[in-house]
Amino acid sequence: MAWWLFKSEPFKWSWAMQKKKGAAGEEWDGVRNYQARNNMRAMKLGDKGFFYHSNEGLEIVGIVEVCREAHPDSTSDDPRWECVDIRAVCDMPRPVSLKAVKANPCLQEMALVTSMRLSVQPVRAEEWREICRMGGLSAG
DNA sequence: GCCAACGTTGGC
DNA sequence: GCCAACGTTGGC
Repeated sequence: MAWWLFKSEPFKWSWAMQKKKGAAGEEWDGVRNYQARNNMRAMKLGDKGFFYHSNEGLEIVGIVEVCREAHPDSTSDDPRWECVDIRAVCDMPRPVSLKAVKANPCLQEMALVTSMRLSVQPVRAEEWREICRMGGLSAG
């Protein structure tokens, strides 16, 4: 089991929209960055991820899980681009802001801090646990 | 809206 | 294969 973080600008694709898709989930399409794509290729069914609102909000608002492994991105004709499908699992009881992440000494090496522009990021087990704790989720 | 950081492109 | 120009991301 691995953990990830998915960034989305809420006015393009919000947590509310993701939740409306329910258990069926939705393609995480539109990624045109090799590192982000490679992260998606590495994902396995059932892997968990944080859903982060960039640009507006700037906070982790929910938990998602991978419900389909990497496949061609239906929004691209270019076979280089692949994506996974993810579905909403639950809300973050208390959204964890970027500010709070940056202020936490345990999270200084998080990709969210060090690789600001990467839109699909790996999350370490201890980072996952810490953020769940901050967000009011007992079980990661 | 600005702009720094950074990824990508393309000429050489 | 280098690197300058350019485009995009995303925090502020």
